[in-house]
Amino acid sequence: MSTLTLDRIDRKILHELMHDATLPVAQLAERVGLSQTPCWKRVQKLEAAGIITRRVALVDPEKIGIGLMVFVEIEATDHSPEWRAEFRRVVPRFTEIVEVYRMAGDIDYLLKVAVSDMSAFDEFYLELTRALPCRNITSKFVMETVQTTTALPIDVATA
Amino acid sequence: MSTLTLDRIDRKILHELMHDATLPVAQLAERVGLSQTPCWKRVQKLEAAGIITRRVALVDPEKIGIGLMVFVEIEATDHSPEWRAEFRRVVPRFTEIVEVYRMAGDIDYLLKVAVSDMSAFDEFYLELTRALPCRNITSKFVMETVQTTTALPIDVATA
DNA sequence: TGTGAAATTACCCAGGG
DNA sequence: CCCTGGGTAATTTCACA
Repeated sequence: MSTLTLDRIDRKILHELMHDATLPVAQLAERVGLSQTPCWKRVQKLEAAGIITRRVALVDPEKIGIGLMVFVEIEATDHSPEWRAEFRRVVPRFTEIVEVYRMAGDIDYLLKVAVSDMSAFDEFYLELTRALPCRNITSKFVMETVQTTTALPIDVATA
Repeated sequence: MSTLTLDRIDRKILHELMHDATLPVAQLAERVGLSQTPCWKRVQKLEAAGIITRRVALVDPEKIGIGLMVFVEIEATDHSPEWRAEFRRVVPRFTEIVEVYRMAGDIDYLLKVAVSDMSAFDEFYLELTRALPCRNITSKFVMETVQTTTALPIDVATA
């Protein structure tokens, strides 16, 4: 799949765009030490290669009524492909589930769930456990979001 | 401050922009049933009100060498303000830490950590535990990211 | 809100180092 | 693979009705 070697300039571009995608190409070019055209071409390439997957607006959860975030740890009843398939069938039905990870260790799946409040979570919880048989479910409630970023760490220092 | 009541159109705008911020105002306007200018003004207002916090590019972790995601659960040595202050002082020093939550229950803090591989994580782990005294730290390793979205659930159906 | 026009910006050609 | 410089189309931005 083409060259996956990102040089320092590519990493700088990603670093900038992961923090602020409104940056005009002209300014981006200046920051990474390039002129417009080659900079723009690199951005196109990064998008075509699927390295930049999308550009999105981030929204303050509280301001749109998302008052509660919960991490839900799930243990499967058994470790069969059937259970996993069922799990994957059920998950998309819940818009509250924003992230899903298959884990190593005791916990089989970890969900990040965004709801308005505790009663909404309870409703979600009851529906989920009705739709999906689990050996065990543990909910861990977020009291405060101390930090959150979509910008992944990327080394812009070394060549 | 100001009006925090988002009507159906505002919620539709947010819904669209949380999924794709490249959408031109003209098309966005069409989708939410408005003409350009009022739609644009609403977007401006949503930004001014801090509801839209930023616009960013999302990047495929694997393609930039982030091969391992880990959730790190931390129990404080004690529950003093001093420990929390120290915690907050230490966290920003680690670029690998992308999310930090203060939790209810046994776990005091939950971190989401992005690193290249297990040896990088081990290095991070050793440094973190050296910088921060903890009663207990438990690392839970992500095997597979099943789903991940930055788009929060928002009701676009009801008025 | 809507219409229209100006300022920015994205996009995409050349030719040359 | 970089730069300069141009040109067009698209978009944002902001007059004003």
